Amino acid sequence: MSESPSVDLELTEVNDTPWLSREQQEVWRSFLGGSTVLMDQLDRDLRREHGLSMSEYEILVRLSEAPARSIRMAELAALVAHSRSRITHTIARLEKAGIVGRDQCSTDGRGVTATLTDHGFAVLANAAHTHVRGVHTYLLDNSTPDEFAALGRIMERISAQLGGRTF
Amino acid sequence: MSESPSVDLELTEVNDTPWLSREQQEVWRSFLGGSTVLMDQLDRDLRREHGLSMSEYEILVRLSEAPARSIRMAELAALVAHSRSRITHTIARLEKAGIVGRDQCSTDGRGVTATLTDHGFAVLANAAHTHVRGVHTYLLDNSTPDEFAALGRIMERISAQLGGRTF
DNA sequence: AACACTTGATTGAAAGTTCAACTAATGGGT
DNA sequence: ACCCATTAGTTGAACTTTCAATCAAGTGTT
Repeated sequence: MSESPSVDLELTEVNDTPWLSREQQEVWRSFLGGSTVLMDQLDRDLRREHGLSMSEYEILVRLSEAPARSIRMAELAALVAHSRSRITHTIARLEKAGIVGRDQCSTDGRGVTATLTDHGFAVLANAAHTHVRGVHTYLLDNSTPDEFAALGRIMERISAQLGGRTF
Repeated sequence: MSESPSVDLELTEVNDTPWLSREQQEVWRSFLGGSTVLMDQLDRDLRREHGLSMSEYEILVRLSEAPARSIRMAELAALVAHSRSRITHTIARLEKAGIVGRDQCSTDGRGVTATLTDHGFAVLANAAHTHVRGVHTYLLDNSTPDEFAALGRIMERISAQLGGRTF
């Protein structure tokens, strides 16, 4: 080790790994930091004003859009990219809060559907204001239309590449 | 409620909240899904091959770049946007694994510095290959240079707007 | 010097997430 | 009809993160 207080891990080519250029690295770090603070801020706003986490909110949005406001557990898990176990626990909490209900699926004896209650819908309708305002002021107001569209294309491709994995 | 199976929460203007257009909503959902699967995949790769989480990895990178490979707890917390408490717990775990050391700060009796050990540096040097490969194949290969630059600008502005908040 | 006030960091409990093991129902294939 | 593999969902323990409380050391005021 001797006299290398900070080996330049990020700029050198080692083995067969193509490293990141300085510019690429800066963008990547901005993404890491920016998406973290963005999601944290949206989460905090939602919690403070409505007692909902960002992931709970996403679940409610999906339920609100589904026919009969109901979705089966596995499908819900896939939609929001959570594990089945996580969905089970989360829905259990939301059920205890009277925000969703649980029903046995009629066509599949194993299936369970989560349903948004009227109360849950009301909670969501309020929370949506906070959320959308946040998306505007934190993301949209920080993007030109072109940049925003580019963001969409990148993320679209990433989802297509990585989206359908199991846990 | 009567006959509204799925009120159009996302397209209508309610109260004084400017809603999202269909296109904006699609981009936002792509971002939500895309950044989730991206971070999950990078995290999974790192765990599988090196037993490190993405946030642990970020901490090690920061330490590796710092003079004497040491950073004080609060500064480290700010750099990676974690709470102090979280940093304390995480560093405790990494210390138990022999990856970082903890030292009393010489200039401030309250201060504690975390230091990357030689072993920790070796772990990081290996993990970096996995991480950088992931950033290439999941993000860079899914972006044109222009799109990637746009991503950087957006995230840069978001960090500037939200970056300096406390917990 | 004594006071309050702020800051740095830790602690332990509560809340949330992951992981592996498990139960139960379905869908073939024979 | 019977197996066997697969799929849906749950469970509980281990782990991680959050939250509020705490302690110790620095700063500033009078």
